[in-house]
Amino acid sequence: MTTLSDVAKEANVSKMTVSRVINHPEQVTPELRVIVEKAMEDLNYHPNSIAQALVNNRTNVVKFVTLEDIDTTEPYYINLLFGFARGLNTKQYAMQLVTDPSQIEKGRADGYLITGARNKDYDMFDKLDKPFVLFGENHRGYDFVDTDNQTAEKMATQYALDRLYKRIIFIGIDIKEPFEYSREAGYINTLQQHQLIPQIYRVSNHSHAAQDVIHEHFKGFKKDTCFVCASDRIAVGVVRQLQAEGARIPEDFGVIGFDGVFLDQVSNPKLTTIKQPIFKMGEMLASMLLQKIAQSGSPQGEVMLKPELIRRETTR
Amino acid sequence: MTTLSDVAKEANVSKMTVSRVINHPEQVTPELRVIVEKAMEDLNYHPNSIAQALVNNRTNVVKFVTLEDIDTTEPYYINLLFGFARGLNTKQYAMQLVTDPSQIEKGRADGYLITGARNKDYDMFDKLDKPFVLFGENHRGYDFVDTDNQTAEKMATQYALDRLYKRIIFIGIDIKEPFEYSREAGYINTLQQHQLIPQIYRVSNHSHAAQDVIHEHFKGFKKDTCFVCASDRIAVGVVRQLQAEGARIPEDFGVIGFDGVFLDQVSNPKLTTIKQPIFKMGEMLASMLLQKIAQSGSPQGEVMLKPELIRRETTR
DNA sequence: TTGTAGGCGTTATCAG
DNA sequence: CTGATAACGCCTACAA
Repeated sequence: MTTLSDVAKEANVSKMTVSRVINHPEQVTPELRVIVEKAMEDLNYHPNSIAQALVNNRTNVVKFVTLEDIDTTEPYYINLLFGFARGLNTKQYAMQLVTDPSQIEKGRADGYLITGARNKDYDMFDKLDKPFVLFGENHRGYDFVDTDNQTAEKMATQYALDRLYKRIIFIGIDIKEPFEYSREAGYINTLQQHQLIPQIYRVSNHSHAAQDVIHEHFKGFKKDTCFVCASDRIAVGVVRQLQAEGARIPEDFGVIGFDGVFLDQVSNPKLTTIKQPIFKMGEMLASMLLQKIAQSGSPQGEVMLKPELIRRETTR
Repeated sequence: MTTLSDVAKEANVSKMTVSRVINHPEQVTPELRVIVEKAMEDLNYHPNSIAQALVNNRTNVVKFVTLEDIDTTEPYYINLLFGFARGLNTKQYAMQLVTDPSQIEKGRADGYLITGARNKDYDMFDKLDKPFVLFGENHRGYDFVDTDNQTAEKMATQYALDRLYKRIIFIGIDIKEPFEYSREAGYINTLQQHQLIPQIYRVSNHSHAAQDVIHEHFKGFKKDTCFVCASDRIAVGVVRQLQAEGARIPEDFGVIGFDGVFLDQVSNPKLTTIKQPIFKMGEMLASMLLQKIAQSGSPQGEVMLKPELIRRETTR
């Protein structure tokens, strides 16, 4: 591996000049800069991030903390992870995956990405001594990235109306968290604009729970109803039970999911769904976190990315 | 952060003695060792892995390389990743995720875990200058961890016979890779033991491809047939088309999947499947790779983990 | 068995 | 604007 010294020799300057060309190029005369850059090029020099980390008291490692149980969660974490990784790679950062909250501050890291945070988890955050960002909206002032949940369900609801479904029913997740409130708000607002009355069922985020609800209330559902669901899991359950009841999809009943990762592709018929730009969210989170680290913890704000409605086979 | 020096002062010894207590405890007298250990304890000392990395010319980072397209792959990678991460955490290692093969040697790492390798990829491996291990069986002498694919399909086939299905048909993946050959071999061997004639269809690893094959040949399938499938995706397609043809599962037709991650849980009826210990494989891969790094590249051999047959609703 | 000196590759600081 | 020096925290080699 070529080092700073090698480049310095090659360019006939001191190590410091080379270092400056890398970190503070404006402090070096253009002529010298060109020479040094050529030397770096010729020797294929890349700074040793470990040595940099040592002097800067950095680790070049961040932790990816998952507070949710990954087994029961949608497989979209893989996309978030790879997006996050892509973002980290630009700065030669690496990550450690942590599922046990007590392990967060164990070992060394420059910062944390925290996913799956619920209300009960927030107390812990203020005690963290390193910068962190959240995946998932919150209203406590913590930096985060999320889908624009409200707009997403507005899109879904409006689309259902455009397709001339007369009644729109929301099947939500029975959890008191901001993302769920936002999704419901998007649905409610859109209905109100059209002077329609919201009708909401809330179930645990499993397909069979959704099946149960459809089974129980099926007689009350009239034709031309569209179910706007807060997750693909729920949507899959709704579709399945509607089929079991002999209902025709999408002619008489529509179903719209939420997530757009994997499940929508293997279901039959294929789900119309709200697709979140998860990979991109991962990338955003990485750049946000790295920036926050570089700026010694300064706030990065909130980022809400626009989702996309994927039209497939469960809406007419 | 407390350093080696702090501990040394506290214990009234030199830094080296402390260092030795950590790395070569046998070279230190028991009495001193106790004193130093107490000092480390009192000061809550943890070695700075970055400084260690610098002197040892290590990075404490390994790369997780995915040569497969993660979008089209089973969501089991998430479990592999978390298992791998668990294994790395024991040694304070971090990882970088890489999907672009040309990026493998970019930046720094002490070694690589390579997944999704196909025949065409092997040429590249010999050029790698860092230790690596593979996820997925191969017969070229590279260290790997995988499910025992052959035993797995033996179990599946034998189980189908035990459940008194008279004909067992294998629906494989149309790919010329060791894992597929091993799965087929497990099936074929078991049939031959019972003097039955193997019948194999091969399709691309998508549910609709499996659907097509079932649709096309359905008339040729008699009652009491069990389909042993090389993946859950295929199994899901088989189930779906059998249902579409009006066949009764599991009474007249059985279906057994392979993978046991996620898909089997959301399908309806729930899949009987071969569950791979993926998390554990991830952990194994990590310890194997770390050991290989520690032993400067010495071979670690092949590890085939026993899978488990999960009996659910698609077999009688 | 224990300690001293030096160096890993980089950067901040201060002098020129 | 550029360079010499020291320091980050640890470990190897050698000396006592």
